[in-house]
Amino acid sequence: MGKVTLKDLAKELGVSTTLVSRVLNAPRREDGTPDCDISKDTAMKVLELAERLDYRPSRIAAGLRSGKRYLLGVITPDISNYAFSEAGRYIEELAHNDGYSVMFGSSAESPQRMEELLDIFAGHEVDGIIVTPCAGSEEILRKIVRQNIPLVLINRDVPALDGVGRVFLDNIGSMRQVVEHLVKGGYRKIEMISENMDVLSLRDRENSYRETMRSFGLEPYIYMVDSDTQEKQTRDAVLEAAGKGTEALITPRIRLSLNSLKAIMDAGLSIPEDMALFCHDESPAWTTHSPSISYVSQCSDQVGTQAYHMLRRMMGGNPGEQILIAPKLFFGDSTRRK
Amino acid sequence: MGKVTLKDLAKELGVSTTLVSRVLNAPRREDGTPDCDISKDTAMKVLELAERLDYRPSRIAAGLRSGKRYLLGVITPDISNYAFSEAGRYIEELAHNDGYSVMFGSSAESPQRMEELLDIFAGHEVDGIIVTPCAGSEEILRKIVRQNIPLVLINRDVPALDGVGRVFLDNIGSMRQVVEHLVKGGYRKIEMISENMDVLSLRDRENSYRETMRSFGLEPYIYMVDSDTQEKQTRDAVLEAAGKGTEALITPRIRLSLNSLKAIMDAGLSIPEDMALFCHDESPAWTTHSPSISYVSQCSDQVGTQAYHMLRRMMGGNPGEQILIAPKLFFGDSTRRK
DNA sequence: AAGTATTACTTTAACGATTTAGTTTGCATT
DNA sequence: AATGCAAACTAAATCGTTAAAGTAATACTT
Repeated sequence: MGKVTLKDLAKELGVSTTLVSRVLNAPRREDGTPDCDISKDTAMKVLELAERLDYRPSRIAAGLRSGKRYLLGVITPDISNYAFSEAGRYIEELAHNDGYSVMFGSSAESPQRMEELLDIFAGHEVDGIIVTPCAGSEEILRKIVRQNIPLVLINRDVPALDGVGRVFLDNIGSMRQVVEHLVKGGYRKIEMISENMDVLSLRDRENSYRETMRSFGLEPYIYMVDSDTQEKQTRDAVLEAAGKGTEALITPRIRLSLNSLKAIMDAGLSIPEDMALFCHDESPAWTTHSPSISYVSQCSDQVGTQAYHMLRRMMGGNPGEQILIAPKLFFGDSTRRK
Repeated sequence: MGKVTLKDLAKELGVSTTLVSRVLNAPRREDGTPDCDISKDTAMKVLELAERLDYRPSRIAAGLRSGKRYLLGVITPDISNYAFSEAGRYIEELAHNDGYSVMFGSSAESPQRMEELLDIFAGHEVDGIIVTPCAGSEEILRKIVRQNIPLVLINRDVPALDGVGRVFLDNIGSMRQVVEHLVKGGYRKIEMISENMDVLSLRDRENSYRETMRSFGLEPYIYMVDSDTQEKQTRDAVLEAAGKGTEALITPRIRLSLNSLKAIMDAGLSIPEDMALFCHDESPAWTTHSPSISYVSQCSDQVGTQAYHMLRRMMGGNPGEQILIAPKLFFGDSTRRK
């Protein structure tokens, strides 16, 4: 029993495939009958047969002919990262409600893999793509733009790229608020553990930390750890900071945050007495932890929602814009006033 | 500047589209030249032009003609749930390496939404589907099986469904081990907070808890909470349990686990002295928590990997089988020996 | 030298829908 | 009775590719 096609329906009813297609694609009137150039009688017969035979139009064939794909692509470094999967969830939900399907891919921070994914998505002729770029992906993304595929960047910027939409968290604002909160809370020796990763949002957070510290007349200090040996280096950095009498630690990325917290706990340091901790990025661990951990939410729901709407606007011919999402800070007990 | 097609290449070179298609689809020899029925000279010219014009075959057209889609569908209740997104990540990675793309969809526990997603995926003529079924989706899934689309269920079973593959955690074994661990640790008054949700894996965990308790001559007790008012009811259950002198609490699902932990902390109870806690399902919160939380890992990596391989076998014509993943338990300080 | 293989192509027909441009029929109009 | 027009349909082209079958030219056999 092969797939049921339009032709099968048409033959069975003794009508043309055109008629069947017309009926099935017609908008429905209030009474449920299709609003088209076909008699109600015939139209209802078509609908009934289609239902009875479980007919499903081939989107592939329909898409080829009509040029309409109803397909979007989403690429993130790692879908299992909460911030990305949450944004993905919102995108998928909105897309579904508009009749679009979503293909997902993980770049695993590899530009080569990203290129493969983009090639495949473009090959599927997706109507638009939402990407969290990884380091080294500029040229690859430019190719997508050249092919006039609407493209929205989320979470991370690639500044030299024209003709794309952008939705980011205001990383400069968020880090400024973090430092301000700590300083107001009486902390002075505030340090950061960051990661050697070629990603602009991280640089923004570092620079904002540095500038805000200096604006208070305080000296910034950043430990840099390598992505591949992060866990051990983070541990070392925490111990070094503790030895130096650092009062508060800021971690600008989820993995750094989780690893730092673990290192602090393992070292037997108490939070916030021995060391205060302000984390960037969301985790279910923060609020259940005791003491609760102060953190900056990435507002992935808003990022996803705004990115989707911007993509749809771009698919409608509008130019890409940039949207900055206002950060939401959660002040927990890990940065209680000194 | 429209899309570049095979015809464009063919016209430019003065050859037939067939020739171009042959060259581009031919497997490459060691020296990089295409291994086909075409002279090296012509073949290289084709490759160069394709490269120069950024030619990308339309997968839609190719798929329509060849019947090969290289497309899989994955449906889970919620991609932003860690267990699902991690399984998704493994599936996507393996699929990508085999040249398949993955469409994701969230059912949000709604059978209607699931039906829409399955209709769309089937309309895209995906080569296979991996699903975490939601309550009430039996008939919908049966339709997919009837259409001979290879289908693998993960995480949750729908027992009356024939001809599908299955990959689940051994929920009966995991809960038995949890109870055994608690009993060996000296706990006697062990209770469970579970959820009124029509899902078999949850029933399995409950029954296994009950049976294992009875096998030790202990009386099981389960608080049932409703999915929509879970947070408040969980809080009430925790307080009631504390009032009754319950020594240990088991939570068989991630949201129940997180909410229970929060309720316990908020109530100012100390773990495990006032109440021990053993959680089912993984969370980054567990290991960073102090004390660390005992939990059952869902082994999403294995679920994803095995499901993918089973789907591929089924796509190759093999019948579906059932695989039970051996649970991995992490014994933390939240269930320290009494 | 005739027949057979081999190489390097081309032609044509799909795949399953949509779309454009008709065609046929019946009915009202003048 | 001829004309116009709306209603209800159909034929054929097309989207971009692949697959099956065929052809022409050259090279190899015996």
